[in-house]
Amino acid sequence: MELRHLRYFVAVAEELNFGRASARLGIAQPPLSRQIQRLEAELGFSLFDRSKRRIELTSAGAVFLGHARGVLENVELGVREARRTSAGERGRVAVGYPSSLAYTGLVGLLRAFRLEFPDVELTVRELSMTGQIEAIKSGQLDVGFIRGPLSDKSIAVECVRREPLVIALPADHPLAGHARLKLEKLASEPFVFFSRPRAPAFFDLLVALCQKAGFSPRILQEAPQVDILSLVAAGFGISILPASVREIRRADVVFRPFAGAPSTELLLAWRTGDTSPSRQAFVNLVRRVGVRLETEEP
Amino acid sequence: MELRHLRYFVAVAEELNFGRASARLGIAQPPLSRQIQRLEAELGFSLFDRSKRRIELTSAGAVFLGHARGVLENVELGVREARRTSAGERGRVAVGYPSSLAYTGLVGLLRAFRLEFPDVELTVRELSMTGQIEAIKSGQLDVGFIRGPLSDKSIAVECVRREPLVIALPADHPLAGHARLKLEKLASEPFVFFSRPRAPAFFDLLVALCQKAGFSPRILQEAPQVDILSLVAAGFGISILPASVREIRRADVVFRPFAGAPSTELLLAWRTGDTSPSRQAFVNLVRRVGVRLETEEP
DNA sequence: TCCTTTTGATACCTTTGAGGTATGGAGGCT
DNA sequence: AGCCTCCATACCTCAAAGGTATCAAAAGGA
Repeated sequence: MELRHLRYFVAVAEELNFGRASARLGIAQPPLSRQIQRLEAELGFSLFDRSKRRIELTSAGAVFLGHARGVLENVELGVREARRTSAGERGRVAVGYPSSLAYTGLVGLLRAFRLEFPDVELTVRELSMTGQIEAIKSGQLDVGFIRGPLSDKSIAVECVRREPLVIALPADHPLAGHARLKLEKLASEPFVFFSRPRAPAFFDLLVALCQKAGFSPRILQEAPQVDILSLVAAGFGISILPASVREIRRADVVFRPFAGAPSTELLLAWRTGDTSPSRQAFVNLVRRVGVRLETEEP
Repeated sequence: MELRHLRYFVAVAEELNFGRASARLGIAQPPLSRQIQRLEAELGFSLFDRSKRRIELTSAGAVFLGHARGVLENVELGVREARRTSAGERGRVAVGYPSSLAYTGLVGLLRAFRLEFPDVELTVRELSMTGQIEAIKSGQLDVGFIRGPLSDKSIAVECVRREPLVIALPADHPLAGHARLKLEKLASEPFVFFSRPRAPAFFDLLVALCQKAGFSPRILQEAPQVDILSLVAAGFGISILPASVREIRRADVVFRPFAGAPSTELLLAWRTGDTSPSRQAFVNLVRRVGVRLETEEP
């Protein structure tokens, strides 16, 4: 038995006339008669009572009709649902982000995704770079925003934003008056960095910058959170951060670009070979709308 | 799309291996690959992720798998249910019977039917011959037990029992002593009959019998119910009844066979052209087990 | 690294069966 | 009675399902 037989049977049962049914199905009448006969032969009982001029459903036919309709509807439904899933309109995406991103485009991004894919279950988790990478590898996370270079074959990345680095220093710092700074001038300053285990690549990038400027940074504090700024404000040291932290407007900290305008990449990362349409939809959305700061105009 | 595609898809999804799936389906591997490809092409999205050695379901494929399984199960279920209906194992049968039959094989018959077709809703109604014929014609009744000849093209009949007629007379009647009676001897007796409108054919049969015996019966009472026997016992008259009324054992009434041993037919009647399998099953059962008196051995 | 094994895809052929046309035959209406 | 309607049958054509042989790529082992 094939779906064709069910489609034909439903048509005949509804028209109660082979001629009209065949017209509705877009085939000739004899093939339709044959298919119904074949179906009846396979089932082993009659679906129609042909003794009278006007054919009638047998009671078994009436029972079968209900099921046949249900089956055909279910096929339709299945195709639609699978298609939606395939288009990424269903499913779930777990997004990881570093605390620094909470102040930038993430909120707008999530809002846009919700709007476009209301049936996708969207979960977000604040995680360090390292934590995100682990979570992506283990499948707990579908996409993550990570900073700096990454070379891991099991993780695919795409740069979604390139932003300059800035120097953060207390508002009352002697050098705060300068509009631009040279890193070399800061050689003797104490530094406050993200703790290395949480974001090794970024940490190493900063160290490399200092090396290039001719010194090894005196790292006084490796802060675990974004409250690096508080430490800077409190005078524990200065820091080098992505420009987006400017969004966090504090009177006691100033940000200054510095010579060479080094920049860092914000990467969108996911498991290589992950074919989840929802994940792909998320990546596509990020590609399309980008990750903009809240204060930027689209 | 055909059921074949769903069957193949489910097999591949369960085996996650085209070779094993094709073996399970009893076809070669290349046709299976092609059918799955064709299905995917028709759907417009992939069901399997073939990038790795071991194929995997895509998320859309997983969604579709659930529906495909459901559809296939539903087809199976539909066939089974329709087959049961066709075999008369489902549905309903309304059986009519005359009051006289309540004392004979009806109870056993209904019990046997219940046992064999537990899912058929069985309803019984006590009706006169006339009432049954009307109810059968109007579709309120599926089968009925009626007595005597019937010639009505819209009703099909089958004789299920032939029984002799007996004369019922009060135990204290002068002629009660005779083992056999001649109807002629009763010419002057008052008679108690079923009322004609309720069973015209049977009534006329009795009158014809009397005519043949050379007299017109003096009908004193046309009783509406089986309590004819009570009237007979009370001395209102004598009666002619089917032998099965002997089942109603009363000390105040005796039954005597009479000359010529005339008999009456118990007919099973149904609407001509009624193809209801439940009705047919009932008729078949009656044919098989017959309508026996409770006291008869099968 | 290279070879083997496994497994899915491709190419090409065979055969089944679905659909088309022409026609027969039976029930129902005038 | 005769026609009309409508389903079934006979026969043909062709699309497509299934088969065989083979290739290509990925995983695993020496």
